[in-house]
Amino acid sequence: MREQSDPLSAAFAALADPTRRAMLAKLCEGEATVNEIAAPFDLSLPAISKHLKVLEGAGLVSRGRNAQYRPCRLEAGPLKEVADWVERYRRFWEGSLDRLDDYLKGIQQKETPK
Amino acid sequence: MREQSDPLSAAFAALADPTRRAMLAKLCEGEATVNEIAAPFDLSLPAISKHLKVLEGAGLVSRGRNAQYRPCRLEAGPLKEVADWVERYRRFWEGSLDRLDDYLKGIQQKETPK
DNA sequence: TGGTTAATTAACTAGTTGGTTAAATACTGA
DNA sequence: TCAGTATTTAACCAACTAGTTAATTAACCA
Repeated sequence: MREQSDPLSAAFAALADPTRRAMLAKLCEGEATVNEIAAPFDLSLPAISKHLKVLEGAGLVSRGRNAQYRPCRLEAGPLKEVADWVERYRRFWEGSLDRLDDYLKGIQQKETPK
Repeated sequence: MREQSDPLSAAFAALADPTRRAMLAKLCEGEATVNEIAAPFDLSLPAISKHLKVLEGAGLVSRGRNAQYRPCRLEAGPLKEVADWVERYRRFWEGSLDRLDDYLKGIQQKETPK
């Protein structure tokens, strides 16, 4: 049996699908019903429903109840966890930029000696 | 056949596993061989090898060749893409802008029923 | 050369994912 | 109460994932 996944893993897994990322982007505009969310996609409604369930399971979406509608809203908490996690690696992608900067500075100094 | 995944999806998918995230954390210290990477885990070497292949496929790890060793190195490029993607959502976990948006949208729905 | 170490590939398995269609549920509104 | 709309559940399927053990490849060293 598989180990149940921690919140951060669930968030990353939920974000690993472009359909789900597009759904989150749509929810940036505000609450939306399942049909509104489904509209841009060439997918059956049950497929959309499953994607929403994944997002909900990762805590990225919450849902209300309004008549027969189940309005979805963005919940950004897990995104903060993702941002915090990835932030610890910033120096590794900025480091190379720094080295590039140094390199360019060196070139510049050589080419425009004072 | 399934559509081949875009780079951002590949990065998120690779990060959606705590074993692989721990491997990246280890590689922060510098290059490491497969055996060194495998040491902390209660997993067979082929399992580790597969995880590394996933990380490599996502561009998060690159590998060299040194005698019979295949040293692995952290490549943070895709992490920058992840950081850039998630950054667009910062306002949703930092401020109350999202709640204001929803409030306004709710008002609007009530005032303009279908 | 042959033995040892490092790592990957092969073959297999169980469980998960992402999609489908058809049926069911839940609520609205006449 | 009944038709319509919104959404989920059920049942199914193919592909993928994450693990295993056993075999293989590649390089070192004595």
